[in-house]
Amino acid sequence: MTGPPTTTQARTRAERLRQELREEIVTAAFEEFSQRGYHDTGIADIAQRLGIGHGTFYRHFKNKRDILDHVVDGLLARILEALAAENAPDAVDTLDEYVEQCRRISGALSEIFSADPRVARMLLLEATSIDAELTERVLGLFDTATALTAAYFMHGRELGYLRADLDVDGTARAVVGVILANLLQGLRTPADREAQRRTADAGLRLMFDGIARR
Amino acid sequence: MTGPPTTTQARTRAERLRQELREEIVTAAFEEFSQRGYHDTGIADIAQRLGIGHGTFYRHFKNKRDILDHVVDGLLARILEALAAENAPDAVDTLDEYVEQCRRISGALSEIFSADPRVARMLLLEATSIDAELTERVLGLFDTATALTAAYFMHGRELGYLRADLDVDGTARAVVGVILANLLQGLRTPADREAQRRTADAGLRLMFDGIARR
Amino acid sequence: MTGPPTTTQARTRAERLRQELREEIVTAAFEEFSQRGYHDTGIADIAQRLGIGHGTFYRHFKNKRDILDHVVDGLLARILEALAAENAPDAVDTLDEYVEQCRRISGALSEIFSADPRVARMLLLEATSIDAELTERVLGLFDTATALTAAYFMHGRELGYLRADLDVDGTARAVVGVILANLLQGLRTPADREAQRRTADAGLRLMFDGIARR
Amino acid sequence: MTGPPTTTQARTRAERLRQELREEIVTAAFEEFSQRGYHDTGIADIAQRLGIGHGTFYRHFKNKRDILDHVVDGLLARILEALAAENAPDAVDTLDEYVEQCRRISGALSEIFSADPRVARMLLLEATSIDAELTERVLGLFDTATALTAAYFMHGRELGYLRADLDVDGTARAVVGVILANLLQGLRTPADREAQRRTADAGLRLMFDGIARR
DNA sequence: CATGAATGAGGTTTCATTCAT
DNA sequence: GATGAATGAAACCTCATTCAT
Repeated sequence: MTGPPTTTQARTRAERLRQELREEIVTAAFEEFSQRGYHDTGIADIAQRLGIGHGTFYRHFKNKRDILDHVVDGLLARILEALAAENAPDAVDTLDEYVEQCRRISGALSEIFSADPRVARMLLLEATSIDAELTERVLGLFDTATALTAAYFMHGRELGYLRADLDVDGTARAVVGVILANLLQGLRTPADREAQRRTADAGLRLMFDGIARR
Repeated sequence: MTGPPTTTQARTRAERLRQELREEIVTAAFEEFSQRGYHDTGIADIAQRLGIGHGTFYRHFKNKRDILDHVVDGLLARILEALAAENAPDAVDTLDEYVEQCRRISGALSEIFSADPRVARMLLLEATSIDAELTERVLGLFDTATALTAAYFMHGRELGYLRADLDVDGTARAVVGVILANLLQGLRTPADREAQRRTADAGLRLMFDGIARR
Repeated sequence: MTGPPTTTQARTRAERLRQELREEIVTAAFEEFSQRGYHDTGIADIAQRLGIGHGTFYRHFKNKRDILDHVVDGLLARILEALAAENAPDAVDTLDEYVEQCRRISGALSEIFSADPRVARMLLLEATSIDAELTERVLGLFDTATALTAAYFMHGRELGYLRADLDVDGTARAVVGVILANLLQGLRTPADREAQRRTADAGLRLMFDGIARR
Repeated sequence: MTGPPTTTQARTRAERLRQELREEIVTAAFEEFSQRGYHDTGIADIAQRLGIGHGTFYRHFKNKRDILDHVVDGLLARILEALAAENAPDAVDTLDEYVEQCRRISGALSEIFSADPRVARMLLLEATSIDAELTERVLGLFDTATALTAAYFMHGRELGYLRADLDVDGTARAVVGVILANLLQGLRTPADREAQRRTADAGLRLMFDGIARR
């Protein structure tokens, strides 16, 4: 027994190795794309980074565009997972719980974006300039985040701990903008984790207190 | 009355035609770049759109990268102008005046971004994927906006109409995120001006009221 | 009266100015061609050197190739003149006179080639790589020199002051090679006039004494 | 018996094919360059001559200039080999031996230049008009020849079979000029081997007898 | 007549993709 | 299945030449 079977269990050893190589290629492509940019990266660069022939690449991915999809898919999946994890909108019933929830989500996103600035670079800068389809997919992430946020707001408004006149959709979009600000901050000063934390905190206080003196 | 002479007045007729063509090329390049993307646009595409020979392009711009700089410069200039116009931080002395100020800036930005969704597309999606220098220039715009916002916050905190414990820098960054949300909204649903207005309004209310019930 | 009329007398003032400009263009082209090379020189470079529009060039010369012909013609004419000047083969009747004649010709050529290393550069290096016709014309100069030399040899052999078994044609070609040696020397060390003089002297002694001890 | 392995023996079959193609490209480039001229030859011409795609060219040579270097290098190597082979200056101790030596070198050069007039055309006409570096390399060949000749003269002067007052360097340069004359002769009348032989012989007699009657 | 803006043929080079080994 | 040699479309850019002003 070598442990429990993973969901993407590969039966044969060959199958397993193949799967591993695929993932290594995706990783290598991510590294090259996020560093040199999609257009300045050649298939040969990716292959060379792995020490494989560049023809081998085409045994695993249809073409250059294909690998990009896989890179982006992986990143999107990680983010969606962080957004969704144990974060059902109706699991929160008070303002304090919601604040706590926001902190948790904020922390999870920080975990991803601050830990590796290349993620934001890849998604925001590179992936949005290839073609409409991919741009759509990345921007769709913001829609998803907006929808999730809106669901929380709706829930909170119904339970009464959020403003009754809250424009659920519009505010959700604005709040997602604050998340974006954090990503940009990570792009600009990758090393300054403190600035990123302060921006996140300021965003939370903005949400719950506004800026005006009371 | 033909109006006051423009600042870039050209004396001779040839000079004027030359200047006009330069500007037409910049416009055509903007249109192509924002639509097909920088990498998928050839110099020939730009020239064809104007009905000029592609060699003519090179009489006016050094190379493909050069025209991109001019396109971006023009857009950045328009935005900076909108941000800076009659908007000195210390011209505002009460919360109401500041809210009004914010509305005005928000409106001016809407004027630019909502009127032409290609501006945001060009700056956010295309210009950020060419090289580090240009990315820097575009992202620098956010720094400028952040600095301006921070100046307002500082002023408001001193005059007492903003929270005394306001994290000026962090909050400024978060608020610029709200502007970003508006840009994104314009990218996603260019035709839906109402959605854009609601996002902008929600952003303002977020700033001044937060979301929690009082 | 402003002096005696030149052979290429121009009647009108306009005609004269035109002629002067033509010559200036030829000179400028020579300077550019011999320095940057024919292919690396643009019509615009030549025009710029004179401070005229490059369209003007085409009012005076058919095309780029045309001006090259004129440059080369001018140089060839100067050289042929030096070779031919008061140097009729039958004006020499003794070995001493012939030696003297050779010295004079050698000196005249030095005057041209050593005074301006660009002449040799232009003729030997540039003009021989454009097309067959021009190469032919430059190499034809050597035929002319050979023919002239052969005439001297023939005359000397008949009058008895040269070897009776002299291979007139072959030797003439070899002797022209000695002249070539001088040109090369000028190309290699343009500043070292002394080396050029020694090469020339050595060539003469080679002709009249050979190298073997007597 | 398939003969001894060449020095550039390639182990694997792929290695060998690659090497062969490289050499074929060099040969094809030589043919095109010497015939149409460097500037009038496109990479496509070279590729077409071999029936390969023009992209293939760039798998083997960095750029157009690179292949020219290789072409010239090959020619220079052949000539230097001919000059140096079994031709040590101090292996000659009498005038007769030296004459014999000169005949041998002259013959070896004829072998190269008369056998293929394109060699002289390539080196003298084409290669000298590309840039300073390459011109330098070709003209350097004459320096080498001059130095070798000078070494012979020095040796002969010391041993007494050459004139005691011989200007070793100047004369060496003049003699190399005679070789040049032979090359030119080959360029002018490639088919007339007899004329080339006569020029060479005349050159030798010039060296050892001069032209004057004794 | 001088000018220089416009032109486009032509050339070099890159690189994603294919396919024989 | 891996490899990398071969391919050629496609892009950028230059510059000799024309011609309207």
